[in-house]
Amino acid sequence: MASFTVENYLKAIYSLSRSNEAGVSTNALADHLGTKAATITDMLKKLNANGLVHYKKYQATTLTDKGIEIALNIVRKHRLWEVFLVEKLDFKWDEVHDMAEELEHIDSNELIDRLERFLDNPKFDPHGDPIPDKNGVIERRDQIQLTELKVGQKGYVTGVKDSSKEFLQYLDNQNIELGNELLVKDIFDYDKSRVLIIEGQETTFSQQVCKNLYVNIIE
Amino acid sequence: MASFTVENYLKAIYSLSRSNEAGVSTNALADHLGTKAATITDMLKKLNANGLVHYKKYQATTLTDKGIEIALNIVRKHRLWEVFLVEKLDFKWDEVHDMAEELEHIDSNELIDRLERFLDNPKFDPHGDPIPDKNGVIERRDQIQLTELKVGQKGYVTGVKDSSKEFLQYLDNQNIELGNELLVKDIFDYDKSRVLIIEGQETTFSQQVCKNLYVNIIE
DNA sequence: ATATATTTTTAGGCTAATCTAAATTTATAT
DNA sequence: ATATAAATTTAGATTAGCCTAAAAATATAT
Repeated sequence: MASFTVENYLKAIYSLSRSNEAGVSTNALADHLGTKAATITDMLKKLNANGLVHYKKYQATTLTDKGIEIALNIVRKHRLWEVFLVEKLDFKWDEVHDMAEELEHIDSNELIDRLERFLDNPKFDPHGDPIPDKNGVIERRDQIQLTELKVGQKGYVTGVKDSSKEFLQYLDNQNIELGNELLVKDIFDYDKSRVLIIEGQETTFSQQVCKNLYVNIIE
Repeated sequence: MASFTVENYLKAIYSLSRSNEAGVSTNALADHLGTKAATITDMLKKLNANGLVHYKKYQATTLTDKGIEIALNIVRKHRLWEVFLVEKLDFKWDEVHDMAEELEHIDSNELIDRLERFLDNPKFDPHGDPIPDKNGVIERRDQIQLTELKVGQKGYVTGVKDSSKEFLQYLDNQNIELGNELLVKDIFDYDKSRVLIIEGQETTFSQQVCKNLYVNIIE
């Protein structure tokens, strides 16, 4: 069984690989995990020896199939526990990350499968991220960043790209939540900020905020 | 914050202290924790230095108030998670121990308080063990071992002294569960085994089994 | 009361995961 | 094309938690 630490490395590599097809750099991992590059190098050698990553000196690292499998199972557990915390224990979406970081390492697939059933087989976590099924299959969703909507187009909010406490609390303050319907009323050339009608309310969001909101277009 | 390991040591000392007022021996701890005596000695010195135990060379060890507080919180978490696993995820009472051993170390009192509320403030876990409240207060219960009932006396099952998988499964096979009413019909002098009427059924239990069942007398 | 057995501690080592500092390799800018 | 900067790796150390083997203290039996 992979240690707590190994699981975190695999999850980090998986997560960083989303935005970087070619693989993950040592420094990026060090940043993400809050450790030093030298530590990462050591661990990558070990993970490589154990068949969990493809690692070659000075080159970007990728997960092996076995590595992906473990990473996806951690992601699955993380997201299901987040649903539990929000749906059953009434935590807010900005409060659950740290607890889920711990809960995701509880070692029982039977437990997580039962939790899934108890939660009525949710497909997405409280931030709109998809929950891999027990075989690691993730439901594809054709969501786009809000910045891709043109003036006059409508959509509804499906998720957040940035799940930081700060961003989530900002959204709370603006009364934005998943499922909200919106219309792009105007885009300012100057700073690319948007005037939006969200659930009937007119609001202005910076480009940065719009980049971090995922939406589905309503035709 | 106490490490995973430290929490387990404190819990072990707490648990062994139940049956041994004077304190806990190094060897008893080593046995209980599956480590070697030398390891225990090292750790006891460290716990002593941190004000969590009273330790003097070659003498029985006891918890300090701070040690007790941490131990009780772990016990509280363990038992609440067990209730969750049985009540909400439909695990059986013999299946939940190992998972609860992991879950008890999740570091959030807010989480555990909410879990408690979600579970409707249970006072006992699936094995009949009392759940400490958030201040570490345990509800007293005047349960006795079944061996203390005399012929003709009635009681109902309130808990088990031995929570091993083996014993719990034995009870399952005999259709015994918490709350069952019973009457002591006869006690054999020879081996101290008992003939009982449990929920209308006549059964014979060895002395060992009876010692490991807690009951409340029905007057 | 003393020899023997048991328990506990000490001494010295190991491993996983981390670090710093220095060396090496790769990338970048003129 | 080469100097400089940035990224990565190596070397050597540290810490927590564990080990074995030997020494020391305590308990037990006659």
